[in-house]
Amino acid sequence: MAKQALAEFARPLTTVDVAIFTVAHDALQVLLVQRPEAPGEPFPGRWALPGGFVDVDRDPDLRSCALRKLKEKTGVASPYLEQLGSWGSAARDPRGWSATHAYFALVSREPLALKAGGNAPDARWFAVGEAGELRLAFDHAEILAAALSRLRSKVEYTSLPAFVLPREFTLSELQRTYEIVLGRSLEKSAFRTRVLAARLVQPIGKTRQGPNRPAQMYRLRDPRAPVFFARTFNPR
Amino acid sequence: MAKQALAEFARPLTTVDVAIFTVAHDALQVLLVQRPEAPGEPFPGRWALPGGFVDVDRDPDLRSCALRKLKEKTGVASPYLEQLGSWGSAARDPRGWSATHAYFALVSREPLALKAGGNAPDARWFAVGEAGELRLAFDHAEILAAALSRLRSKVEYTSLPAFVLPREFTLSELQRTYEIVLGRSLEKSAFRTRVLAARLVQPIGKTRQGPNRPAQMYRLRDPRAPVFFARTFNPR
DNA sequence: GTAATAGTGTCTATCAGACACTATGGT
DNA sequence: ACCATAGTGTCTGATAGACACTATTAC
Repeated sequence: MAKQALAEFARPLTTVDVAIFTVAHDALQVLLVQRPEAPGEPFPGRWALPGGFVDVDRDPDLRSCALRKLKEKTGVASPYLEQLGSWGSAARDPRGWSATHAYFALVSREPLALKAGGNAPDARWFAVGEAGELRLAFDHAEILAAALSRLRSKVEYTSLPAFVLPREFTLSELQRTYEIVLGRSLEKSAFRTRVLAARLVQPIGKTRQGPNRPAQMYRLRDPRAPVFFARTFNPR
Repeated sequence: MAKQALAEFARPLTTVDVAIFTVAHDALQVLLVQRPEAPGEPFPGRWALPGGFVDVDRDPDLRSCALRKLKEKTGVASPYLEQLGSWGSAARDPRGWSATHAYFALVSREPLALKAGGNAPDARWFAVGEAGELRLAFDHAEILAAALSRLRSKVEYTSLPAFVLPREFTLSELQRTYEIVLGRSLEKSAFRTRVLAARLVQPIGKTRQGPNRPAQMYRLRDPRAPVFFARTFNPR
């Protein structure tokens, strides 16, 4: 069969890694896991993006593999999940030539309080600032930087931040989320005009009660697909 | 779950494929190669994107592998080359679970006339319309569609079309290239204002002579990096 | 001169930013 | 009444599109 021709090629290791983001405590957070200390394991004890080998028996395709790893760590089944890119080289893993397929995911912090700690005691949320100082395993610092770069640039012209909010939210909460991810403040009036004109959200009947004027609550018009704006926010 | 020994994981096949585009004869063209007819080869005789197995002895990393394949087919050494994404599943290759790292490249048609045919007699340029009707090998139809989609959407807000032109060109030629890739016409005055305001190009002394008024010639200000515009062209 | 393409100017529409203003709840 | 946050209106500036206009070459 074709096996003979194939045998000429040594096969690289194949993994999937996921940069999982949420917004909590007024900061963009990324989920990291600690590498095992077992002998033979590379980067023992270091923090890394959640991920691991593709399991050719369990994973029908790459996206399923990423979803499986996401579910194992967070319990979230249907997040915003986007392919980020792939990193492959002879040098990135001491065990040999390896290629990883990197994804990035946005999850609402709401259902997370339950799982974090319980299911995966080696997993922890880090504010992205802290994570940047950790000397991550493999080339995960580079992958995380690429994920942050992709996220921050897409926030300028898409509805991505809406995916870290619970299903119902106010426009002020949405704006605050944009500001946290962008790292700069936005003008309220322009923000609302833009979001409403793009028909990104639709009002539901309810209002959020608080110590002051109640706010209209909204929901994404299409929770599956992000919206793209024709213009970016202007740089300050 | 406890960490598995490395040997327990069957390794997927690892390949790199490149969608190589240029503009010629008033059309966007993509380079395809014909699959070999040898026994045991999947999709014999079908057209496919140029690509193949990562060679862990020759390729230090994925990008180098893509550049090698590009060079083999076109002779071009320093094109615009961008990672497109990866496709991996149990089903896409009859030889087993496989993952491909897809790139897309933009090359100037100028140095190509030489190589096309000579170096790789199984390689041919197809207008993307024709290519769409070919029933390509593997999932290459899907990959090509993704490359086209990425290219067309980036053309709305980047300087990518400039990379299929020779080093010196006129603004009319640049505009015509945009129009071919976008599939719609653009307004001359707005186009020129936009391109010049973005400082994408710089005039060189020369003019292009012709049967009518000569045109100023330009060169990319930074031939390595694309320029991003803050706004897209408005939809027609 | 004419034909043909290069290149400019003027007007309008759209939308982000700035900023002041009004609205509505709790206390 | 006062505070805090929700939400609106009005003005300005940047830039894309439409379209007419001028400029410069070959013939």
